[in-house]
Amino acid sequence: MTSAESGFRGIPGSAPAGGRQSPDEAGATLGLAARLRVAIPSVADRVAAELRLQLAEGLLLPGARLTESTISEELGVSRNTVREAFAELAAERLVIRQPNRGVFVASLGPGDIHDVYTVRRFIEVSAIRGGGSPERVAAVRAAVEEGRAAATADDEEALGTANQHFHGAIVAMAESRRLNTIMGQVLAEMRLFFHKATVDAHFYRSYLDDNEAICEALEAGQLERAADLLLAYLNRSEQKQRAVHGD
Amino acid sequence: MTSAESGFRGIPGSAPAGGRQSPDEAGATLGLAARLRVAIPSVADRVAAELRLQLAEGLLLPGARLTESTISEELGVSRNTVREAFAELAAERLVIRQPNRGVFVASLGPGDIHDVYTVRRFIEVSAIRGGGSPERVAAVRAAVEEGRAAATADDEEALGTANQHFHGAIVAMAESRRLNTIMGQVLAEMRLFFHKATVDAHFYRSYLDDNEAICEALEAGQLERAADLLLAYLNRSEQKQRAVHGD
DNA sequence: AATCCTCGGATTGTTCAACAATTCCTGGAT
DNA sequence: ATCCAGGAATTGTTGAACAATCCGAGGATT
Repeated sequence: MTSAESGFRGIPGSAPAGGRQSPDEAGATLGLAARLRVAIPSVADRVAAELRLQLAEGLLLPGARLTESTISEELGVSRNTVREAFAELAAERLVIRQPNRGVFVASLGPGDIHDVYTVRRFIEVSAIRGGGSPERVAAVRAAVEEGRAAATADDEEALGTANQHFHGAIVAMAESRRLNTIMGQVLAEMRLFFHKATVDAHFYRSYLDDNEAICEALEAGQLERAADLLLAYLNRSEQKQRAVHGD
Repeated sequence: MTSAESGFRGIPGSAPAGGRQSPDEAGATLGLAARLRVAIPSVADRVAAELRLQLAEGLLLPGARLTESTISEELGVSRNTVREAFAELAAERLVIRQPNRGVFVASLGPGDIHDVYTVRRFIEVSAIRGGGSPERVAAVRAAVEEGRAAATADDEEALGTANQHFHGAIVAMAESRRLNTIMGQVLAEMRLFFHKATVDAHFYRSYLDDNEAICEALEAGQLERAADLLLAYLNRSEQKQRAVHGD
């Protein structure tokens, strides 16, 4: 039980996961063909994916310590490999490395909350102002409906992810790989930290109408109005979060 | 000469460098004091810093291959450590990791150019619209003057960095740690790839007046006008870059 | 009693050496 | 010219070792 067999509970072979998904597109200058392979993720990547998962599930709470040797044994991989995974997660701000002390699940201070929302305001509002193709707008609509369904099903967890999908879909309208990954990281950071806020049953639920209104404005081509609504939404959301947490 | 002594040419002890500079602010939940240490960067961090430097200087051209063993020997560090440094750089997109093939200096395809400028449009324009404290505005002005000085001194290299400082200062107005690092990464990415464009002596020079105009509008409190100017600037800049490079 | 010091134990940082897996190149054989 | 070995080179991963650092527990000092 100490070694390999038990490792990697959830990971189903596939999982190109979150991290780096494009070992491509630069091959023009050198290599030539073949880059169309399935790209099997390295062990370090899979470890990172597993930890990301546990982080998202709330199994690892902010401030918790991640010991190299423990994870190394639990997942049946080398300590060195765990170390590489940590580097990945640290780059995504999901984890913080304190030299000679260890890595800890990231936790946001009051300043960070404002910071995160600043990033969201900049990116999301700009994105919605630029509008998007019909398919992208449809994706936003789909996220709204997804939230509705989760609400009637009383599934708070699904409600949270639907909300994330909504905001992800808004940014996706910009058709920018970089913006998408940035937004993805910010959302992951938030989900990680605001997990305990999910306890409040009506927390996300109150956002359903906002999302609906924003989506309608978007579909009607009233981009400025949609932008205003979104901005107000983000400001209100920030206030709520700051009320719930420290500050 | 094969081992340690020759390693780390430029690095002067200090160098908190670019990577992670905040092993802090999360300690609230657990530890307590002491976090005010100088935070000596790990070897991996210093290796990453050194490579970042070589990248910025244009010593390593896009598409070039970075062999683990070579760098390991050149800098007198373990292969494993080099590996960790690579992870850092890969997270910053300065380098691309191709599984089982190696890491290569990143190079931007035509799509990436548009992508990078999209990010810049989103962030920089939003930032300028929000304005900033007098000190921040003064920093923007300082960057403009820095560019002027570099122009009269005929120092193309300094002209480029001054331009980066200008745009960095604009984003800095938002007072957001995350936006600053994002912008820093994007600028690093650009500098890396557009290095050869520096050859064109009048490339950056033509931007001096633009920067001046933007700065004036900013100082006059005409934020919308400043935003419009900046947007036009970015669009023009993108066109130029796409003209110079592939597409 | 409170503070300071020292000493272990535990964990991280880093190196080294090995081996499997993969890619790339070269040299025939067809 | 194409295709198919086979071998060199490089990456991916492991395991073990050691120095450096941090942390907590006693003990000594005032």
